[in-house]
Amino acid sequence: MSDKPTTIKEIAKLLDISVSTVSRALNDHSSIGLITKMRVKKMAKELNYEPNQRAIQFLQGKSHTIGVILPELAESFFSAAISGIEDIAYKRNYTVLLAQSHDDADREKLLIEKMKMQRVDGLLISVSKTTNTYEHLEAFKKSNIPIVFFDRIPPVKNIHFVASNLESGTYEAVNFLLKKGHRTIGMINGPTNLVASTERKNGYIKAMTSHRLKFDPSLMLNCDLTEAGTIESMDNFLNHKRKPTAIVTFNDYVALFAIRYARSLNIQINKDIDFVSYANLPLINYMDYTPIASVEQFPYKQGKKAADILLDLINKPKGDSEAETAYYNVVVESELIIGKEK
Amino acid sequence: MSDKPTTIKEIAKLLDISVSTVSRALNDHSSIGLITKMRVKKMAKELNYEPNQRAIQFLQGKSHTIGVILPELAESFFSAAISGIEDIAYKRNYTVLLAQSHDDADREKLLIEKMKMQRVDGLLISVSKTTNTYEHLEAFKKSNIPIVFFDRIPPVKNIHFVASNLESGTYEAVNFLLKKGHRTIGMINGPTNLVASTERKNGYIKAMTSHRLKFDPSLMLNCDLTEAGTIESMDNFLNHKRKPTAIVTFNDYVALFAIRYARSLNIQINKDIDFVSYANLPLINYMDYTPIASVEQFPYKQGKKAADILLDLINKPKGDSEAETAYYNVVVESELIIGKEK
DNA sequence: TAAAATTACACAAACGTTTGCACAACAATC
DNA sequence: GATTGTTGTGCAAACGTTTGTGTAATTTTA
Repeated sequence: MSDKPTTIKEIAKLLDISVSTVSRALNDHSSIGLITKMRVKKMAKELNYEPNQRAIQFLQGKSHTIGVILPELAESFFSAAISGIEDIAYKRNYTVLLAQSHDDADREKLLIEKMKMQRVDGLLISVSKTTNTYEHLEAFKKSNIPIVFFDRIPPVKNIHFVASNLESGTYEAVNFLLKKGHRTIGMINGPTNLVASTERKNGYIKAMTSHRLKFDPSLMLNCDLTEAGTIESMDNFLNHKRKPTAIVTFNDYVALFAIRYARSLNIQINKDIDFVSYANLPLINYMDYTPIASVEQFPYKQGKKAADILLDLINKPKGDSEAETAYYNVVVESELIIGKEK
Repeated sequence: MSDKPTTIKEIAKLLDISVSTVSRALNDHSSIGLITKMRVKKMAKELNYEPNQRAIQFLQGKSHTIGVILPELAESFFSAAISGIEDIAYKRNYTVLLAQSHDDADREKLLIEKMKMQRVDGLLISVSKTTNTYEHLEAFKKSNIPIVFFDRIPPVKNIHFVASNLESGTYEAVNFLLKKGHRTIGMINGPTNLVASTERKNGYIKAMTSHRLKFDPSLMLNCDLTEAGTIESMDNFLNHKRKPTAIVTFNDYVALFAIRYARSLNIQINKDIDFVSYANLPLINYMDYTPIASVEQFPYKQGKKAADILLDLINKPKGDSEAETAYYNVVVESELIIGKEK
């Protein structure tokens, strides 16, 4: 008896009325008599009736589901983001279909196909690092399923996206250091091919020039973000003719490598050299030697925003030619968080 | 033209054959002639035909989807777990429907309802901290949808679950300290109402008695896991008549609070006092003053295991009365990871 | 050469639900 | 007392796909 779920048909048969009446009764349709409604609802409760969403979704051609493809769920940036995405989806009564690409372009391509076959109502994606062709994304757009890009934005025209602006965060960070009196500020930046590196660089330069200081390229090093690379950069700075009194690092890992190495050389952290980093990891707030400030990217907030946009796109009245040609390009400003000094 | 997805019907009409022939041709059914197959496949490719999975799932009464309900996606333990779950689901060609309860029993209940209505083929859940009634879980079992519990196991009979055994990990940890020569080992444990606290306690006692040492209850403190609580525990230990030479802490946060406090008192970490903790957070490997060893719970591995079990349950041949009454109670052994000394 | 077997396709039902339309019964209006 | 309006219900189609069964046309077998 607890085998197959109850259907509307069974209720109809038991009450000797038609399925359409049952359906309307359950949906409180105005054309159904009060007595019938009561009878139907009572029977439905007795049989533990639960509408088969798959059937409804199929019938209506809407899955009420959004697909989410992220590179790596275990990465704290993305796990915070998916948390925000799920919260919005839940609130707006949508369901989340989740998958990870592991930064593998082929797997990503497959997942996108799969999402299309699953008939998701919309797609939210942070593209993999290795993705370098974009036809499948273009093809997806033709399917008329809205797609919102998130954090990692492909170089494609006419797309919706949400990303953080690291330029402003970096600007603030460097500005903060300048106000503290620093004049020689080093930056351990990422590889030149990352957009993120360029944004940081621009923020740095902007802050310097706004203080009428000229940009010294030898104080901005491109690092491969490994521990060895970080140590190399640090050595470079420490032997520099203009030894930096403050250093901005690409991310928390680099900051940790740099700080650890500096401490091994008996350099006083945030005394001999001030450190500023980007807040990628939650634990940094708990550690002994941390940067004096960090740039927060609000992944949770970004996730929420991206999901909200996607759901707006899904539910926008169509034929709205104005909205049809407009693209959401939302930039979530990053923000400098100044840690409590210890 | 790029509006609605292509259907099998359109292909049939265009080629002037029946839908059943098209369906069978696409599925390489033996009763379809080679020429027809070719014609159908060519046309399908031209029209970018993609089977409507929702329709198929509905027809077959299988969603090929598993529901996953976790307390908090942003928590690293769970985000590592969901990563493992998704990897297995992907490999076995299932889809993951994700939701988080935020440790809210009511939301959890709603989500379970929703998953049932979505007709997931199976459910994987780590119950919320606030869940204290279990009728909805019992009710779910009656729906004949397999359910596997994960990490946080409700006190219900006859269920499948995967959890880590912290007893063995703690045993190893204490054993490790004993072998290093420690005889006075303190433990900052969690609140007594947590199963996790009991497991740790048992492991501790087991290790002590196996070395013919008697258990001194005053060396095991129950802490509320806050920084203040940790400091209180530390004060207790430092003023103890038997001052511990080694301390095991409930989790990484407690370890960090304890280590930070100890350092503020000029205690040499892992020299005056050895610390051992549990590996909840990825960053711990990067820090300067970390425990000399930690107990790893392998959340990624646990997630994989749980998903594998769930999919086995879903796909097990039914009528198998033997398998029907057997319950998976899988314990993933935790393991002591000894850090590189610095 | 007639019967049997094979090949290649079409027809129609089914899955669970919603919804436009038809229609009966009854009440209200003129 | 015929007409219109209202209320409550049933019929049937539709969504896209799979699959059991029926059946021509063709080939093989005896």
